[in-house]
Amino acid sequence: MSNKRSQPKRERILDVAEELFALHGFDGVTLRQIANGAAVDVALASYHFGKKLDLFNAVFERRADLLNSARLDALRACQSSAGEAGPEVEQIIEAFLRPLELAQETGDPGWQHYLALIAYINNSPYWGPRMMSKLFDQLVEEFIAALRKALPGALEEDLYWCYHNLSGALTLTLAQTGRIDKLSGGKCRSADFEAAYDHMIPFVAAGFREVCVNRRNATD
Amino acid sequence: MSNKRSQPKRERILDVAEELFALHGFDGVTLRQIANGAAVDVALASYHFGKKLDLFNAVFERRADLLNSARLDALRACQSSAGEAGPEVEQIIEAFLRPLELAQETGDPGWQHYLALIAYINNSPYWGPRMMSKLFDQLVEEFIAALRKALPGALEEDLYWCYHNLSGALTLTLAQTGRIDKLSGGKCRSADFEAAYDHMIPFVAAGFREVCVNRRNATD
DNA sequence: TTTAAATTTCAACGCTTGTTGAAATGTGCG
DNA sequence: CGCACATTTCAACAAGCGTTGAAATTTAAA
Repeated sequence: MSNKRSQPKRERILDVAEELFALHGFDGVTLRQIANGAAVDVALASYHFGKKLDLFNAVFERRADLLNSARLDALRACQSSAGEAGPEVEQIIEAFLRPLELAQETGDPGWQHYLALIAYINNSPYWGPRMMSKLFDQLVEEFIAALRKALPGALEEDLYWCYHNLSGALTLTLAQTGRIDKLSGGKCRSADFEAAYDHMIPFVAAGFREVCVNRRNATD
Repeated sequence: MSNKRSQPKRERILDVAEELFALHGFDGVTLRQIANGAAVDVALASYHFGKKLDLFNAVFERRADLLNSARLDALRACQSSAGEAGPEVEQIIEAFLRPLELAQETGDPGWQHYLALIAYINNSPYWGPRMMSKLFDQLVEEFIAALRKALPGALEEDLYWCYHNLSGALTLTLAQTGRIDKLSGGKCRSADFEAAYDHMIPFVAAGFREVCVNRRNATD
């Protein structure tokens, strides 16, 4: 089938494509730039993946299952350790975000490029509708179900808008634009995912509670 | 200098460029697509704006001052109506977000495309550092100063991470990807900025207070 | 109406794009 | 080795790209 020496070049194409697509988007990268970065002939990308769009999809598929499994495992784990009532909001958000640190943990810089690429498609009016549902809908619905249970009586509308706010904050974090580094004068660093999540978890949890619980009960 | 009949074609180029750049990004749009959409010859874009990148910049400059003025006026207004202690967090966030509804108010669909374009560059690792500071740094620092005053004792680090979360939630809203429409089964609509801000303001305000005040005082 | 300037179109340029078929090279098995 | 097959390179294609100089047209003032 596939021999051992051939894999490195195929993988290198995916690595470079991942990084360049994350930085410049689908149309901002040429197959020749990718081939050049991987020290490989242009035609090799077509041989392994077909059209440019197929290569784009292959980049996503390579890590999709691993990422979704890590996040789902984290959710299951906090559900198990919680009692009958289910986990608290903070624990659910934590399970949603912390596995994304595997980018740092594994030491594979490709993970960071991959997450930046997800940020790119999630924020794109063109790619978002075409790719996000297929990749993440199932996982997201599980997390929202857990949040629904942790916030009894919450309106569906409130629940989804809050998730939208969480998704936006996360997306900008994954995009790694370095804007917060400059704004804060170096006090915050875009690359420090741990610090980002340390602040995002209580921020988002408080937002969920305010919108889904406190504000609604106040008018009862 | 510039006559009256020439403006329509120049403006139409900007309108179409604004819409297509917001949807597909800088590299995903060709000058011929823009010219075609504006029912104009390709060379006319070069005549009016120069290089493709100059046209890109012209799209931003057209509405930048108007947008920044509207948001700054809103901040000044809530500062005036507040007392010596300054406005509350909610009022500041409100002043930051509500002027963005002028997209709907003016009935000009170009505003929505413009805001989607800002979302595109803010989330882009390539364009973000090149364009965001020039366009928004001054305004953002004013709002953060107001928030600093409304959250006495807040750590600078906390303040900027919270602003980062706000910026992310806003960016995904402006991007108009329609993802929340599908996820919520139609209960939430991306195009409904008013609903988005109605949920974002209490969400973000609660997040700021939790991270900058409650959590820090708990360990004192 | 004449005239000069601004606007718009036309036609083409040199270059890059994604893609492909055929040739060359490498690999593992008998 | 010799053979089959996977991999990689080479060379080239048609199409589309941004850009430009010159011609045609429209506009505004004299």
